[in-house]
Amino acid sequence: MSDTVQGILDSAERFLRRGGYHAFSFRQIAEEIGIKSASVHYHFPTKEALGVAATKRYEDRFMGFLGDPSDSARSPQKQLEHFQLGFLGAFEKDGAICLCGMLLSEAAELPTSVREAVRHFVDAQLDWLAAVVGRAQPRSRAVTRKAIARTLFGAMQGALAQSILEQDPAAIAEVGAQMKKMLAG
Amino acid sequence: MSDTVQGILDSAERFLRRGGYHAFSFRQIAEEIGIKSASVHYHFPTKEALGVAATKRYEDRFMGFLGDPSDSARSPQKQLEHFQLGFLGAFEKDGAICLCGMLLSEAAELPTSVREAVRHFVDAQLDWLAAVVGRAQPRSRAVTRKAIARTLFGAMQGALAQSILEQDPAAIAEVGAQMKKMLAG
DNA sequence: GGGTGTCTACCTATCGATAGGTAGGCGACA
DNA sequence: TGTCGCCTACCTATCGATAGGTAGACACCC
Repeated sequence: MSDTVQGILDSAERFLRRGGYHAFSFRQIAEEIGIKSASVHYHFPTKEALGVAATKRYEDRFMGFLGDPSDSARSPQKQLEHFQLGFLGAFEKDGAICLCGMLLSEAAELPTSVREAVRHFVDAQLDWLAAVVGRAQPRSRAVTRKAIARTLFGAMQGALAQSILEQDPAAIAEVGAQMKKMLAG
Repeated sequence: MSDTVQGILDSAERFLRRGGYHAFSFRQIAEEIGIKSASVHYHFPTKEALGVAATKRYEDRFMGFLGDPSDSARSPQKQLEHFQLGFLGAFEKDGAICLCGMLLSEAAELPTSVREAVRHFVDAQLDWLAAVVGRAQPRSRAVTRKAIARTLFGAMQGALAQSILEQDPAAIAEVGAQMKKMLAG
């Protein structure tokens, strides 16, 4: 992948995470990386294609960061701390919410292929969380694990959004502590 | 408040809740209610003003629906069920997420006055939830109540968004059950 | 009661800016 | 000699916003 393509995706990701799908344009991206908007179209024919590519790359990176939920070298509690750390990093490093949370909100007005990419991302995150819950509560039923995973997912996405709004990472830590209690059951 | 103004606010609210602030336009609203976009500007001089008005009206209605969190006629558990019912109604009646959750995601790219309205709405919801938590866990500290309130808030906003994405209200009920456990402490 | 002025709630027409997208050319490199 | 990567130049559609005008209701004074 060329530097230009990487730059386009980096820029698109920033805009997507700040204002969502309807708040970014080819011209803004082009300006930011010093090329013309027609050249962005050369690499990504449509906005929809760029949206899908940015979402997939973000998912790959984020799920790669999370790692294997069944890794026996890390306790479920450590896994959840690691999850929380990812969101803390989003606040401190990028000052923006998670791309998954942003596009999930907008899902109803997203082009079909982008919405499908978001659905895939949400499912991946829920599966990861459910696996961690399964390790912490081995006697729980699958439906309960999924319910807890949904709760943890929303709680942390919401905490990041609150932190951004308040310009203060406190919400992430506070909610993180509550999530730990949930994991314990 | 005239029928036209109500119609504009109704329409704006629908668009805001489906696609966010950057996905609605004066022309779309005007078309929907059968007037011209210039006439929408007559009632709301700027998009920012319309955004603030729609947010405030939604907050008034939603907080009015929630009612007094300290009402001794309803147990904290009932209060939380009522909270959940509001989100279930959003799914079933409107098929859209909560305006508060949508604009919270977009907060970084919102005009200042709209962002302030969103902040006010989030605070009101957190205060309401913290009051309910305080009744269920009277020995808890204020900071813990707020932490639980933040978690409940994000969990339910996230559950509604997941329900919309999956076109299935199951997530709301599942997360609602987990929230009840949290309230019990 | 008739005329005058003012207000409301809309209209048509237009502004400059920006959106996503396309056609075709130009230079570098294989 | 192609192909790749980017350019200029342009398209149509739409954005938020404004100017200027109009029909009708209402209040006031002579």
